[in-house]
Amino acid sequence: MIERSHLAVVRAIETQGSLTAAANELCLTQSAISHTIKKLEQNLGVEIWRREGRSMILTQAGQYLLAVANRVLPQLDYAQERLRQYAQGECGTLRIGMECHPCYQWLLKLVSPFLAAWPDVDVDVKQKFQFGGLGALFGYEIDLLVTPDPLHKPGLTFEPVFDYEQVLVVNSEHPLANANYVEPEQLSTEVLITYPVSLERLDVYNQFLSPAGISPKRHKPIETTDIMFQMVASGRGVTALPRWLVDEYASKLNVVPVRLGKKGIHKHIFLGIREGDIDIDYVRAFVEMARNSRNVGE
Amino acid sequence: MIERSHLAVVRAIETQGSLTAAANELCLTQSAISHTIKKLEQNLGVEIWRREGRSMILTQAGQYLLAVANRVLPQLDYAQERLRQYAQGECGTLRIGMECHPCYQWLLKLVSPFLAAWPDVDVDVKQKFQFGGLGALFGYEIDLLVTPDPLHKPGLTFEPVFDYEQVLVVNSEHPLANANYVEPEQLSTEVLITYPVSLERLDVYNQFLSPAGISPKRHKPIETTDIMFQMVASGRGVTALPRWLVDEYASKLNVVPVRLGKKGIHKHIFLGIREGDIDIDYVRAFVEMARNSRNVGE
DNA sequence: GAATTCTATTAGTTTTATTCATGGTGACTT
DNA sequence: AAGTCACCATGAATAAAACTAATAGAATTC
Repeated sequence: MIERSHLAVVRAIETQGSLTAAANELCLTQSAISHTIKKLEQNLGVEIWRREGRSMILTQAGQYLLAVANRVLPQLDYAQERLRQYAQGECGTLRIGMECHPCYQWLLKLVSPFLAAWPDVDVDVKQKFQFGGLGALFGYEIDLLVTPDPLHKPGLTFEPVFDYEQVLVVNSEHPLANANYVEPEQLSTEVLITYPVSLERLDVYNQFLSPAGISPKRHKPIETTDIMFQMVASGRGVTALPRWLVDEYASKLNVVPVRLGKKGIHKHIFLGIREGDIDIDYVRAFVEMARNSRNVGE
Repeated sequence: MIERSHLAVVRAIETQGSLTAAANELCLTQSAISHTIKKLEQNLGVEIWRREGRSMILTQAGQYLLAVANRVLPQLDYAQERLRQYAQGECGTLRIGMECHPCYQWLLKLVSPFLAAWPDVDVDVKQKFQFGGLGALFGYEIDLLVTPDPLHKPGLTFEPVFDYEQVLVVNSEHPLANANYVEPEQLSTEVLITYPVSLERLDVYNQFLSPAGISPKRHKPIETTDIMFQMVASGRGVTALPRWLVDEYASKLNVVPVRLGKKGIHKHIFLGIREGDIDIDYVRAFVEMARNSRNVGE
């Protein structure tokens, strides 16, 4: 078997020019090197060096082996460096799961400074999970979960990262546009646009419509936030989204936010991670950055 | 340090699916593998596998290490196979040095059957040597020397491989074209084309012109045999080359051979090798093939 | 030709790798 | 729910290897 040490010895002897010097480079004795190469030649059954006087000269086979060493050793060195980086949490892929559709916009703002700060860490965002967000976190499908539902289970920790108010979004010419707040009944004649997820995961239902026993005139699922805003702006319906998101779009489109109920719907977004991962530098850094972005929310 | 064995273990665990099976593949006990990987993870400071139930699942770092293994191990395996072939004399590079320019044509005829018979042996032909052909042979720059000058020295053996007559080559309309032989004086009015080497290495000088104290009208060095023939055919001069070579070109070009002197110049070509190399199968095979090609010469 | 600077070798030591025996754990069976 | 199976982890013991120290021999230098 050709071992890494053999390659290192071949290279060292060639660059240093002698067994003794090579031994010194490798922090071994001359004797050790001598034994090693003798055994290597015996195992391979081929002479690697010709002993010429008191110097070692590579044979053809030896020159080939040197070429292998010069090719392979850097690969192993690099691999080791990469793994060291993994160990230090300097490199890897942070897989982020999203259980909160509109948070995507918020996440994007976080990702670019993160990528800049951690050039060797990749970011991957997933939105669909076979066994729910928590299952994905437990099953190592993702490393980080963005969710409004912090289900505290052993092995997981949740960190509040930002709060926002979920508001109704209506066209600026809409009758409700100037209302201080909207009551559930007022939506019974509206087309309600939402993300295509089950109703119980939609706050506008579980915290507003459902308790009052009200349904909208029609329910229209739309995939993307941009299109939802376009639909609202063109008077095709109303939707419920974070206030800060509406504020951003308000400058470009005819949309206005209206409070849902007298007190409004207030949401808290959490970042969930596995407890073991808190030691990984870039994970902690991401959570830190997320926590510092709280002000974006309110 | 990442050792070959570590890479082998990573790969085996992944392909076999379990420590036990991997241990079996590597002819070790499960315990050995367990200890090995534990030490590996400790040394690297990073988890390579997550222990999930009773199976081992690669972490991100582990997946990277697997990729390294799949890339590096084949390189080592191949290197080992190559060296095994070196050991058996099945593979290598036969580096042939030429001290006889026109012999190149003869060599080419020999090389193709040799390459066919020894598919793992490469052939390299060198024509320039820092310390002469013998120096190159001694200094392991080449493994085989094609030369007309067999300087018998200890450690080298020379084998006569073919004989030929060096003849003058003239255009078929040339006044000498029909002569039985040519005298040195008759070249004093000719343009003599030769390979670009020192005069003492040219037979037409050291065995024909120089002894008679004659110089040609002009001396024109040309690198390649083909062009030399073209020049002669177009009446730009005469040259001296092996008779068998002239015979070959005679069918395509207007060139004819004329004996140099009454008795002609007879050459003997030898193959020189280091005595130690006679045991290498493919070297012996090459010498054998060369010896059997004698008939080409006369 | 003495001093120096190499490599090779032998014997002894230390370190490392491997095994054996055993315990623990999750997964499947009945 | 208990039993069985298949798997991994561990500690102590053992086998194997890598390494060192000491030394001899050979080539080179002065």
